[in-house]
Amino acid sequence: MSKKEVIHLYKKVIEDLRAAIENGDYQTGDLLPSENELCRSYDTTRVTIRQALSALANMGYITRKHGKGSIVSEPKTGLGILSVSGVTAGIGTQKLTTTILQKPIKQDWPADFFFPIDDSESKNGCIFFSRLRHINETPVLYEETFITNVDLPRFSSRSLENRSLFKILKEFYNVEVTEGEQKIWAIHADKNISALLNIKTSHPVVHMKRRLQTNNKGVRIYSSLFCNTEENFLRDSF
Amino acid sequence: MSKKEVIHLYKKVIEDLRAAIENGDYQTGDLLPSENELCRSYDTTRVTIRQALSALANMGYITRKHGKGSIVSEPKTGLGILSVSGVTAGIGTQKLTTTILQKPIKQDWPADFFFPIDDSESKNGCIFFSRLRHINETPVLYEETFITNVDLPRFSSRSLENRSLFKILKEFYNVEVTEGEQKIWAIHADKNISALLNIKTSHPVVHMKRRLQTNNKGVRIYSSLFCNTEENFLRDSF
DNA sequence: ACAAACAACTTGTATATACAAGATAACTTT
DNA sequence: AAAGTTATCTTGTATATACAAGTTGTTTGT
Repeated sequence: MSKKEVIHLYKKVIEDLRAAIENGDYQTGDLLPSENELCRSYDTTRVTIRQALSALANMGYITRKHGKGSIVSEPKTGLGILSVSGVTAGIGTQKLTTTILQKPIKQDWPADFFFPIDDSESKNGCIFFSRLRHINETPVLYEETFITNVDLPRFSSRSLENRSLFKILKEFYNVEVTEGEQKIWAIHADKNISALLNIKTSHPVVHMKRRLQTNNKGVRIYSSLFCNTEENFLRDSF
Repeated sequence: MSKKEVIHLYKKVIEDLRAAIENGDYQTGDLLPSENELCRSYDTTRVTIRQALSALANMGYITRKHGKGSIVSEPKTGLGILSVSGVTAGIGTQKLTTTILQKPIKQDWPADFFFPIDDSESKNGCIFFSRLRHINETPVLYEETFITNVDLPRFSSRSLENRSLFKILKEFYNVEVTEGEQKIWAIHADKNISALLNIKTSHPVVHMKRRLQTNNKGVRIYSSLFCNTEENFLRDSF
């Protein structure tokens, strides 16, 4: 936009240091420049610098040590959202792919939806889609997702194939998950899930229902998913 | 202790306001006294008051609104630790009881423990105990817990019957969970679990392995648990 | 070579002050 | 009665300064 935006100094300090940490300019365990050094760099006072460093500490980027300095922290592991993970540490060694079974479409909320929907959400309907995830060509997880139809223009026309829903929401809509809840059952796969996951109906699968809130109060993400955990598992960290 | 402890003013402000919120003196949605009012009350400056209010905001007690005030927030729901929950909202309507099958004992870490144990933890052994949880007299969850044997004097002699492990750790040792990870499988109950949970071996149960870190770096809590989710489910919020 | 004391660094706590910007209440005008 | 303006409240951003307390490196004494 052509309008000239002002950025407050303490926010610039936050962004500069955050970018430096995320770009690898500082490694876990490194000391950031001291408060006095940063005062000189930015030609400002300790109060301004300390406000920026306090914010970074609260976001988990650094740890403050009295008399020593600001130490770069281990990156935060996760928010607590369960997702499929490999038997070996991490999924990097395995091939995770996602097929869109149902492309995003706008629809009414299903009757008897598995989480209570409030009136304002109910009015606008939702965006619904479903995905099947494979690990090394083996289907392991089927997920149906319902997102409130608010503040997400042209979402339905975006491709989700092999892409992270959360990354799309972040990149295009500046939407980030802030909190949520998850409910977990172990069930026998029914006929539909058996077919989708290529397993016997007697096979135990994890069934999860999840509700996520975001930094945009209107945008909520609901999922129902079924996961075959014979070779893999669901994992979260917080 | 007889030694006179000094408390810094901004910390006193935090504690006073936190206690007032937790005691119900302020309800969700209420405005706290303005910064200027608090300056007068505590005979101090806005910088000191703002530091306290900033800390309360970061802990989730209040939300700051430019030009309006400090609004008391909805209490934070949870850290993301899965626990057994009822079919109806909350467990309050049902009777949850806990039986200690194995009282806390000190022992070596099991060979091939389900999470990697570092050398310093390994040396000291662990505290092990197991519990069976019932909902309305029905066994629903069996949990084995291993805690690092560090900074927990006389833990083995404490009664865990019908008491929250986390509350005991908080009350007696000032230990609070800060982060963790959980791994989830759906499995058929084996003979041992079938017997404990009073179900058929073909029955699907949730198997979870969890590792929790605390504000005391030495204290970590590992659990392996099995949950029958036919009438209930595991639930977390974060 | 080692221990103690000191100096110089760091972050933590605090006071004082000023202006920017958002929200709300009170007042005035239509 | 409604709309516009103004005043007064609020939090947000920022400068300047001082002392407390923790950490680390240097110097001195044994």
